[in-house]
Parts: sequence; structure tokens; C-alpha cells
Amino acid sequence: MAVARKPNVGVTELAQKTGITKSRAYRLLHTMEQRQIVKRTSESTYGLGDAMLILGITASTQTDMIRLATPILEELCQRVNETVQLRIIDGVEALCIAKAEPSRDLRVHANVGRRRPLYAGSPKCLLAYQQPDFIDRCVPAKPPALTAQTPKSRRAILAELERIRGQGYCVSRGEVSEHQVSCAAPVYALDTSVVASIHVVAPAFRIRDSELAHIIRLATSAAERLSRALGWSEEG
Amino acid sequence: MAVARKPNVGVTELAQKTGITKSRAYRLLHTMEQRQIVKRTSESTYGLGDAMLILGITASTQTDMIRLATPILEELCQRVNETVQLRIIDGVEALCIAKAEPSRDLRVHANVGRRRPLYAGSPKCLLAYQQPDFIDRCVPAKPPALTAQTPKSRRAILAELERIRGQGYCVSRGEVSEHQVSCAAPVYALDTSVVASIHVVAPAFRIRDSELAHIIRLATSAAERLSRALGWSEEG
DNA sequence: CCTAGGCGTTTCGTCTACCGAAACAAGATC
DNA sequence: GATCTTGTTTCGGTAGACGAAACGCCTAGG
Repeated sequence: MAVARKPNVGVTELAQKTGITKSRAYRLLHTMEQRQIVKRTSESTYGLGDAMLILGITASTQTDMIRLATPILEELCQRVNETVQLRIIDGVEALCIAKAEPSRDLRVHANVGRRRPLYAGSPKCLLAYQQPDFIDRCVPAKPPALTAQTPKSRRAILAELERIRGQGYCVSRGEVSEHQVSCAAPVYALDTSVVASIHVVAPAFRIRDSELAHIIRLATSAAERLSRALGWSEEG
Repeated sequence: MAVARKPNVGVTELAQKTGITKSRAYRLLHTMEQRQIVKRTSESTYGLGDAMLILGITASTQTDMIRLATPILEELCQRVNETVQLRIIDGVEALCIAKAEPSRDLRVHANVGRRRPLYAGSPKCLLAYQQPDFIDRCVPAKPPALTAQTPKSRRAILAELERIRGQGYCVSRGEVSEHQVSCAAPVYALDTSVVASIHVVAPAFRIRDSELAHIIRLATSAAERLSRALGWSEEG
């Protein structure tokens, strides 16, 4: 898992990160390489191997989340005619685990596996519903100003999270990338915790406020349907 | 990996399949459950867990195969306007690890993670280039007759594999499913072994022989481009 | 209603194979 | 060429994994 978090590093650094001895790290990597769990990406750096690829693909067919989400994402994608993503929290980042893209030429491109910080743009929708101490760790004191619209202070972000919790969705107008607008709605699990979020992301010029309201309704509805499919119900 | 191969089984069966004692199987599953590598799918059956999902998604971004293949599959998909798949061998089956689908209404649906036998239909393209003893193990003496077009004997299948090796591609007209036609071309790795295959699969009524020839050319070309991207060259 | 056999789970004493520290080889950097 | 780095190997000691067997708890079947 350390290799997954930070690929293309050597034995020594991995040993330090994980707090194990260099001998042990070397031996573990060596046997993992034999089993194709990791592979060398260069002379002495490691990345995840083919076995993990196969296991991961198999896991995605065994795991309810993606299997249940795929048709919902595709229907939402078709209705809004924009790119749709499903994200979960991994570590202190938002990880895209599924997507659906419309067939029109000009669209926002999405990548399964891409990570984004939780404190900026629509990933805030995921962050808003986490434990206070986790939120505390994730929001930096001085967030980097990606665009003119990026919230400039920790205080501003925390206020935004509060608003998200109140209205039940999140809208980001050019916070991460100048000409993109995205909105997201939370997906609840059986235990009423938020386990994922559904995002619609589009070129800013195409989305007027009236359309945005419509998109939010559809996204919220899709998120709610996925929540129900995962066992959640209104009265948890 | 045994859990991946056969999900929803209990401790005892897994212990037998893997040849380890029941005690060991139980303890391993127990700690794997804590680490979210596996999870219980019911009271006493196991499936792959969330950690494997995350690792697998991460692996797919670190692994050259899928990263390099995705744009090639999408271009091929756009050109033939039919569903396109990338398959590899896992165990004695063909595993779909990536796909691209056109946006037209009537199309063949593909699922990443789905497995198919190697001895029927276009997966024969993968089988044809394997070691003789592996082929021997994969081709059953009495193949099940899925449709009227399914090869009826072991001998017929072996002859077909020979033909595939000769022409460099594989065509299946309704061998697995009555109204589907599919063709496939092999993807070579640096060591000139066949590591994957690119498949185009379409409704039979839409594909006349003249179009089929065109599709084969495009599929073969796409497979060759992927091969080159993986380091293969004409004179290996 | 009882028994037999299946399951997952727990215990226990043995002993193995994994561990950390240290040495070693091989490049880098200066 | 001295001195840092890397990755790799050796070695003795012991932590902890191991298999066998026992233990509840089921269900099936007589």
C-alpha cells in the first residue's frame, strides 16, 4: 500500500515511510516481485504489479459500490450530457473510482484513479461529512490559490463545508480550474456515513444558473438512488 | 488470489483449494479482513475488500498496459463505431481489463472484469499464441455447444488456432452468442510473447464481409500500435 | 428427539522461518 | 580517492506462525 501511495521509490525510502527496517523492506519487495504484486519500474524503483491489476479489476466486479453505481452514473451522464464521476476518500485525497462521459466533442475529461485534494472544488462535498478531527487535518492553514475563485483562507473553507452540510450538495465555480464548474452530492452508506460522492463537471460557459439548479437536482437524485442501493434509507 | 478466483466461499473450501490448513486459512482471512483486503459477503463467505479496489484502481494508473491502451481503444471504437475490448489471460480464462463503447443505441455491452473461456469465440486469439502444453490444458475434449456455430470437437478448435496463428487475427461469427460477430488481434510484448488481445464485437446483422475486412484491418493496426507502445518491434 | 457430520472458531505447545543488525558491493558526489 | 549514498547478502536468535485437535453451533436425516 505504501507503493501504491508513492510509486517509483526505492527500498530505503519505502522502509523509512513504513517504519520497517531496510532488510525487511527489501525482502518483502523481493517476494512481492516474484508474486507480481509489485514490479520494478526502473533499476531500483517499484510500482504496483500485474497481479494487483487483476485483483483490482476483479474486486470492482465483486464490490457493490462500483457495480451499483455504473448504471446510475451512465443515466445521469446521459441526462445532463456532461462528464460524471464517482469519488471516494483514500488517505487525505479524493480518488475517482468510476466515471461516465458523454459523446460530445467538448467535454471535461475524467480519469479513473486520479486523486485531488479534498479541500478545494467539489471534493469538499466528501470532506464536509467527515469527522471534525479529520477535516481539521485535511484543511491547510494557507490553501494554495489555484484560481481567483479558490477560497483563500482556512476559515472560508470551513464555512463552505458548513454550507454544504446545510444544503446537501456542493457547487464549485472555477475553484480548481478557471473554466470549469462542478457540482457534487453525497452518497450515504447503511450506517448513514458519507462513503462517496457523485460529481457532474462541465465547461463553465455552458452552465447558466438555471441549468445548474437542474443539474444539482439530477445529481442529488442520482446520489440518493445510489445511497438506497447501498442500503441507506431516509430514516437510518 | 484464491478469493478473487472464486468469491463467496467459506474458510474450509478456500483451505482445500489452496492446499493450506483450515487454521491457517482462518487466521489469514481474519487479518486480511482487518486490513480490508477481503470482506465478508455474508455470515461466512468472503470477497475482495475495499483495499483491493483502491489498490487495483491505483495499479491501473501505474500499469502501462491500460494507460497506453485506453486512447488506442477509444480511437478504434470511434472508427468502427462498435464496442471494443482489451483482454488478457488470467488463469485459464480471458479477462476483460478495459473497454470502449460507442454512443449508438444498439451495441454489444461489455463489462470490465468479465471472464470468458479461452477455447470459444474471439478469445481463441489469445489462446492461439500460448505454449502448447497450456493450450492442451485449456481445450476440453468435448466443448459445450453454445450455438450452432460453436466448434464441435477438440480437433476443430486446434485447427482454428493454427489458422489464427497463420493469418494473425481471429474472427468469430456467432460462436458464443448467436447474433454476435467479433474479431480480435494479438498484442505483443517486448519479448514477442502475446500478452493481450484487442476485440471488436458487434451485432451480426450489421457486419457484412466487406465491412469485416475493414474492421479486421483497423483492429490489427490498433493491436500493432499498442504492441509498439509496449516496446515490441517488427524484428524482436 | 437424537446423532452425525459439517461448519467456523479457539487453544496450545512446537519449531521454523522471519527478523534486525551489521557487513558487503557498487555507484554517486565532491 | 574518500565518503557518502544506494541495493544486497549473511547470520544467529527468537517472536510468532504453524498444524493438530478440541470446541460450539448449526443443519440434515433417521
